[in-house]
Amino acid sequence: MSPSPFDHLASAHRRLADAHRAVREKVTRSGSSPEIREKLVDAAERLVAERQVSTITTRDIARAAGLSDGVLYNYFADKNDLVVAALVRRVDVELAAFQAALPTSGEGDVEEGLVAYARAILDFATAMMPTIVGLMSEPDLLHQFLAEIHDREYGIHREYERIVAYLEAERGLGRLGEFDVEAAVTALVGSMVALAIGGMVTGRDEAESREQVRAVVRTLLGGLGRP
Amino acid sequence: MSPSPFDHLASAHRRLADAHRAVREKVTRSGSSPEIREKLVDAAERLVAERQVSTITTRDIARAAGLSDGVLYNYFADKNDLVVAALVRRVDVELAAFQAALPTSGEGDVEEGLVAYARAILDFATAMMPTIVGLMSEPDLLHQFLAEIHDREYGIHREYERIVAYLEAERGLGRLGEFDVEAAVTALVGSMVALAIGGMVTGRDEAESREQVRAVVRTLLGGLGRP
Amino acid sequence: MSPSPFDHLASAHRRLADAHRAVREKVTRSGSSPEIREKLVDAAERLVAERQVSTITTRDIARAAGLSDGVLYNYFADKNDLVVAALVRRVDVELAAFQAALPTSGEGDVEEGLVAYARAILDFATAMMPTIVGLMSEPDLLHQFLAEIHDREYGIHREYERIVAYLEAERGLGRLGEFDVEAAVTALVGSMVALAIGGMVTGRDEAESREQVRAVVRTLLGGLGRP
Amino acid sequence: MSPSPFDHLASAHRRLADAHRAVREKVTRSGSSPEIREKLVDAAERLVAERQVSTITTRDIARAAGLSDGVLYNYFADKNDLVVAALVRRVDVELAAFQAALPTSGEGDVEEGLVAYARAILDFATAMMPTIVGLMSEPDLLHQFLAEIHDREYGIHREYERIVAYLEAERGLGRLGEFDVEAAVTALVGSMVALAIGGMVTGRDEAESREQVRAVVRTLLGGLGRP
DNA sequence: TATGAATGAGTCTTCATTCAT
DNA sequence: GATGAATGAAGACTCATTCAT
Repeated sequence: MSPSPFDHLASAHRRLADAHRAVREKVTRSGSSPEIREKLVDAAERLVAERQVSTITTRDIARAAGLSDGVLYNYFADKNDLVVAALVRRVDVELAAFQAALPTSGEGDVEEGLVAYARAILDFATAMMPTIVGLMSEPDLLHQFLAEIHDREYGIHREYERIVAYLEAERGLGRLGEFDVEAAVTALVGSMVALAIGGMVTGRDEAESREQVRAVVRTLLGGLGRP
Repeated sequence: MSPSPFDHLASAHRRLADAHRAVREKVTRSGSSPEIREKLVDAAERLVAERQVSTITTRDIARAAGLSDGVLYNYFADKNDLVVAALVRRVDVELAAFQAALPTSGEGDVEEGLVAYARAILDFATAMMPTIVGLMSEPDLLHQFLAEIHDREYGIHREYERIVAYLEAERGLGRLGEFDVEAAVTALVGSMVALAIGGMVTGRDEAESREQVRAVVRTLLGGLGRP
Repeated sequence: MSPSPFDHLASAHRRLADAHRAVREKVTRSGSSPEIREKLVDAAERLVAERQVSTITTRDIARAAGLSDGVLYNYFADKNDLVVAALVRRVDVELAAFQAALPTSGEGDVEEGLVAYARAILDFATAMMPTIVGLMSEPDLLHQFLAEIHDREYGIHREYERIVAYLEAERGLGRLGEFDVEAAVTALVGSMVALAIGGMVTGRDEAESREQVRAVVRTLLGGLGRP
Repeated sequence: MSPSPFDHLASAHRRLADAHRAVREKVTRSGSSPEIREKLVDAAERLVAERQVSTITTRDIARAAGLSDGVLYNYFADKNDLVVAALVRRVDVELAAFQAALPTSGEGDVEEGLVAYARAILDFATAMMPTIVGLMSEPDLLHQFLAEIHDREYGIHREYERIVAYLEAERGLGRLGEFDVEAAVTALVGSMVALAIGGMVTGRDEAESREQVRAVVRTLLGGLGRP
């Protein structure tokens, strides 16, 4: 199986992660009401989904959660810690939706299967785009978030592996030709990211996007070279 | 020729652009020492290249330029105006490097040509990634930046059109097969964006990236389907 | 009864008043400690009474209140909102003193009654002079202040109406002759304003002022024309 | 002849005046081009007539004068010094207009003469109101201005004396009865100030103001008491 | 342990004044 | 002597964090 390009992150962010975890655990333990923690993360997740992270204040979160301004410090080391928890949850939710939308290899037309995959990737990328983008302008937050993602079992890895597995399965069934699987995943995911970015910037409607997905999948299947 | 996906932006940002320009010109005129203006843009460009826009303060820029706190307001309407100027310059420089790195269609091996194109795109995307990403989380800045980009003759359009033209020319020469050009550009650019993001996140070294570029290009040329 | 010359203000400032109130109420609610709010208004009132509004900084108010720089924003929408509250309180206090100092029509000598009225007006004008003057040079503040005054039941109207009512009552009792009541109020109030301004500018002592009040009242009663 | 209520100012502001004059003269001498000085005062006067003093910047004045930002420091000690010169000139101009508008005692109807005087006072007060008010919010400027007014031969004194002289002359001609001249001037000027303030605040039109002037004059002539 | 008010460092922006050319 | 760009102090306002109740 191909190695995930995200593996290298571990070494890069491990130290930061350790430091954060130390503080977090010390603090997290002190908050004893899981309900309150939940309310806070819920509220933050809602806000993170609709606004830029940088525009969200601790007061906004407290108001949205129907709690007082100071509670969050009984459950989280600081604002970033709470926001990261919200972001992680967002990824979880979207990732679950992604996994649920995937077809099984060998079923139906190959092109249809790939289009289904591509659309799931596009939907995931589109859903996460505002969050990701908002996240990237906050270096501290980004570090903490990446570290957190790596600590957890699941994560982006799964998405990557699912696609790899699908392509390999289809190839194994003789429904696809010979190709570099890792490069193919890069092309497939990259194309969808490009469409998501383009859609975000130009405000392209969904119908148009769907057509473009099919066009890209056909192009990837057929290749650019002479037959 | 395929329409650029960025065309829709013009209408969306034209009005904002006009408003901004009105203010900017009124102010820009007051500062008449090109050296100072240059120092400010240089400093801002440097900072924008290495940090997220949101973390850069007016004081940071002044310090980096070796100037006093208030100067920037003699040359720019406000902080955003200066930052946009720095961003535009960054795009100019990187775009020029991109254009310079491109091969001519019909020369050498088709694969080599495409690899050269892909590498140029990857280099451009890699260089611009932190800037673009930092920009996207600042809606006001993004608007102003896009408006500015659209005012100028060149811009991202050129990059897009160059690639389209290259592919069509190679196809016209019979060195490529039949395919949807727009979809192909999406796949090519998207793949490079994915590599750039992956490289940024994982800290992948350049040699490895170059290999991956070739692998992706080969995959795009050959396609995933059965021969 | 003669219409107050201030009636026209209502239409002019109503919209502004509404806008301000919307913001104010939203913010005012957040600060729930009456003591702190009181301290802030007290401090601002003190400063407003002794200095020109334009020279008072938010830091000055905070220092005078023995509080930190940012508190005021927990109780007021902005600096103006606090200053207006202080101004309103000043008017309240001075107006109450004015009302308390007034004689009843028909009691005592007519001249004494008018002198008492005139002195009350002079005291009010003298007390408010620095405040009013400081206010007039801040258009925004003036708008907000007038809007606030109009929202409240009492206000300058009352002063005006009290004087009108007094004069009409005395005339009805046959203790005064025939005259244009509105013009008389203008002359009476105007004279006292002139004395207040003169007193402020020259530093005239109170005894002298009192004599001048009587002289003016006698002159107003007797008229300048030939008997 | 009655003493002017402004006489006391001398002692109050003399020291400040001396200090200012010392600096001013030292500097004023260094500027050798009367034309430039004139242009600066002209420009400042224009701005002072239409805006609040506090909103006028040195750059505004320089722009309005078509001169460079720094020149004013070759002709004036500082910004205040220039602004005071402009204010003094404004008073000069308006005072000249006032003097020119006055009737001669003994001519025409007494009421008409007084109405003419009153209107001239009202026009003067109305014209100066924005300037005065803008001035009062700048304590430093006010001190300097008052000191300067006292240094000069003419000034507000003249206005006061002209009115006193007129009333005494008319009384001497037997066209007016017995009354306290100083008190009468206070009442006359005060009434006009009240009308000017009222007009400024309520936006009363000129026709209405003129009617009110006549009503006030008649009231002052006839008096409030029983015949 | 929840509350929510106080804190105060930090941000952008303005503008009177200085001074090298 | 005129120029006009640089200076930098000062002001209003925000918001993560603390802590007394």
